[in-house]
Amino acid sequence: MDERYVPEAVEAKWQKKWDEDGVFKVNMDPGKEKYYLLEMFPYPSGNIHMGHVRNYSIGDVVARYKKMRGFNVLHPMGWDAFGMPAENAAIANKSHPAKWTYANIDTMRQQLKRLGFSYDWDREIATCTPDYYRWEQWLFIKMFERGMAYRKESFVNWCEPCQTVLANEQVENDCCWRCGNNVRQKKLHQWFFRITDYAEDLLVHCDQLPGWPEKVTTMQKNWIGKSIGSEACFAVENSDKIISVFTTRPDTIFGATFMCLAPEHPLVEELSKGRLEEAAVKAFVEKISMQDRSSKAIESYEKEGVFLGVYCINPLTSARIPVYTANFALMEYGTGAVMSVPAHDQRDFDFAKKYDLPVIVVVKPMDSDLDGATMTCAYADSGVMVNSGQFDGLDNREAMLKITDYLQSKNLGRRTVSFRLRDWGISRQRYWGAPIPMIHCDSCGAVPVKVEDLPIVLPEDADLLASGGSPLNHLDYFKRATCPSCGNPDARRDTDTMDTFVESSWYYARYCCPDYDKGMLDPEAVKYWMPVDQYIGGVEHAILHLLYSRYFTRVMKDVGVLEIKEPFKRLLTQGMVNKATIKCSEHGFIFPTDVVDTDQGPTCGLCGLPVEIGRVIKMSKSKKNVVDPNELLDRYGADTTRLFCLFAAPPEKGLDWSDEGVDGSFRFLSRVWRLIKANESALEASKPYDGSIDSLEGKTRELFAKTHFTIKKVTGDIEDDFHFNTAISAVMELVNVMHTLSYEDMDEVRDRVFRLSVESMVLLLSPFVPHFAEEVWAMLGHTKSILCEAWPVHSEDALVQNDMVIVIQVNGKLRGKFTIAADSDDETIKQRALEDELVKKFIEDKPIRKVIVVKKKLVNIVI
RNA sequence: GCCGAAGUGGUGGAAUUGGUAGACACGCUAGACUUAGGAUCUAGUACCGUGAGGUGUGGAGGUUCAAGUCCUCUCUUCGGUACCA
Repeated sequence: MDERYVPEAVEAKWQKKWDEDGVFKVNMDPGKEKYYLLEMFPYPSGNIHMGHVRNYSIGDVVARYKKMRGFNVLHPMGWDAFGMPAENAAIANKSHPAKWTYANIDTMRQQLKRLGFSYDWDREIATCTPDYYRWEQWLFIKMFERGMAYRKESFVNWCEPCQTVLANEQVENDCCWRCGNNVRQKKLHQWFFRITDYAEDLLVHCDQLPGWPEKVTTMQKNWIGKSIGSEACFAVENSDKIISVFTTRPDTIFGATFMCLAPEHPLVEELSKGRLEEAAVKAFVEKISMQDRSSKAIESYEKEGVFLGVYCINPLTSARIPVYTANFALMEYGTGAVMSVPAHDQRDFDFAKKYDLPVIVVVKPMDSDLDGATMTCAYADSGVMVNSGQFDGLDNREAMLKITDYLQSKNLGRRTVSFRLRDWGISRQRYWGAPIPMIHCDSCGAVPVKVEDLPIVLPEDADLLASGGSPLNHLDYFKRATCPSCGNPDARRDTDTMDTFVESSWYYARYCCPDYDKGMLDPEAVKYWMPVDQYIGGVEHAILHLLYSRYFTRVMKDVGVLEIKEPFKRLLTQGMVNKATIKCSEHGFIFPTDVVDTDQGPTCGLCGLPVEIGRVIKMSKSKKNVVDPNELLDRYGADTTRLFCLFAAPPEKGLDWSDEGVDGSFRFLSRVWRLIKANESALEASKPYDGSIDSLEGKTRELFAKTHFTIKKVTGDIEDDFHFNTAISAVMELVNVMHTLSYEDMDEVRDRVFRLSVESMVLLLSPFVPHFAEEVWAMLGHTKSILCEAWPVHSEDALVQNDMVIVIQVNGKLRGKFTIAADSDDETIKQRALEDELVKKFIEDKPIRKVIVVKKKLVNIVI
């Protein structure tokens, strides 16, 4: 056998063996405790990138570790296969999205297999197969029947020249990314899921997910955004119309000096009609409809609006206040109307200054006065009520309740709750998605397809470039349908497809029973396997995907196919893998390796132009900065690649990718390899030491203690917070100790302790570098796969220390240290510290004010 | 804008959660050795200073015997922002 470590042969050999022995296949086993480990499935974009390698390496460590701990581990993999990039690629390559997608899946599956992950490939799912999405269509019908899915009008980004709907990502500075023309908002009938019905439940349970990172539940809570407040009615002057507003500050209604309606608010057109202002209002609404409608864009525009020409009446002061339409009022939040109180809201204040509207103070600080005319910013804190009639003098928080009660008694308002969360719009005017199983009939309205007619299979021959919205809309044979309710032969099939987030909202449950054909989920299988014990994926999914999945689990429970309502018991959010790039005016983002240092500073290696300092950006296909792991795999093999990914940083941290240091991981494995090769005969001849630490001394004792310490450290790092980087460095330290020992003459006891250390070390390493570990395990004479071995257990006795090192500080600064028996009392330690020569030098003749002794750590002398 | 994070040597990171800042690696420097390899081994490596010593965890304050860790303010970067997945 080769004396050097050559990964290629080793890895191929073990992958083949695992495959032949079917070691990763799992079945329900009621006698065994289950562990469901899931990593977020990838979108088949073409190639695995380092983000995937990192994510799946993390998961594989946990899966293999849990298996060694005796759990029945479910560890599946699949493909989030519907989506926009497939359509874009198909258009660019004049190909078909399915062809592109399946080819990518094949490539990526090969790459994952090459990395040696412990997946049960028999459970592989691709969401674009009718066997998968038929159950999604089935669920849609159940949801429709229960009123959980409904249709309403809402807006999409529309590019007139391209005659197509654009995703937010495809809109750049209000313009189409292809043709550059201005995008406008177009109103369409679309399907929505009533996620807001579950807002309260989703919110409450955020506090009952102890296995989730707090930052994620915090983000979800803020996203759901529950506000307790009041609804108040403002009558429109000379009209029977009422403008209803939601406010969290009913205490400030006396200070409301104008009203703002969202540009889409139905009253905007109605109230301005036939007035002098009509044209200006129309122009404003038109202008807004040409802007990006994403909330990030809306919030970044400068606040502006126009007067509608009408006034409404403040229900408390009876004052006439002007009605505006403004770009910061959102139709989706509250009632789409904002009562503006410039004295106590900064946004309203800015708007009032811009349009010269009055500022009336109604809440003032305890100890000072405010003047609306001279204020420079809004006062949003609590205080005492003023200018508020009978409520003057009250604490404003008390006034909130009293004013709401007063409005309610006059029938002008009520207490209410508002959520920031909006219903989930799932209609997409795209081809590559699951068809919505609905039929539109002139006499019956929207009617679901009969369940026995499912799946509604996505036709293969749609024209992706056909103008006018959904590609399926142009397929006459697909579109034509008979009404399932009345038999009308002229009904029309819904030609939109579902948001791809729908597929990823329930795939985790389907892995329990991927081939089940009697229903969406096999009740027995989901009862055994669900919930997912550990879910692992990128932080970028902290809100949407994870919230939708929590929602869908509740829906599946209410529909009766699941018994639980939280899908993921523990969650690990992995930091993103980014790539530092450098911007060249000619070549866009380039890699640092393409930069050449010259006397004039850094220049682009491709064109010689000077380049901007590097910036870290998210890896994405569109930015062409994806790091391809193939090169690493060719050069170092799977184990080194995996080891380095895990060693480079703790999983939750973002990682700015750099290959620097991969050599170190390879060298470490080679070092372990050599260690075993160099001591082959000693290892062969001995059994692992099974005695206690008491009969050991010197270096042997040290190694024994270090081994047990390492077992404890690695186990803790995996169990507690997945800090694999420190787990690996602990094993490296152990190997360093073994190396110094292995150069010495060995006796029988040493050989046995050495063998114990080597075996423990290989077992600890096996989840990280499984091929390497299998090979070494076999070299040590074992015939069973290392996966079937038990995880090592440390002994506390081995960790007891006789001595301890105490640090001496003078005024908090390190001045010396000494070693003393571990059972010394505080007084002994203190005296020993004060006698220290170095310390005496620092104390000189200054009086000692205080001496602090910290158990087993340090003495601080304050002078 | 809003919500959530993160800032520690030349680099990735560590620090028993308020108690020795820089573990483990990468890189670099010097040396040794050899069957010249993807070598390996030994020593050194935060900064300033010849030295005693001093300074150091994005920045500015504060609490404490003691702060990378706690508090206040601030800067920068990253993620999400509902049709990218």
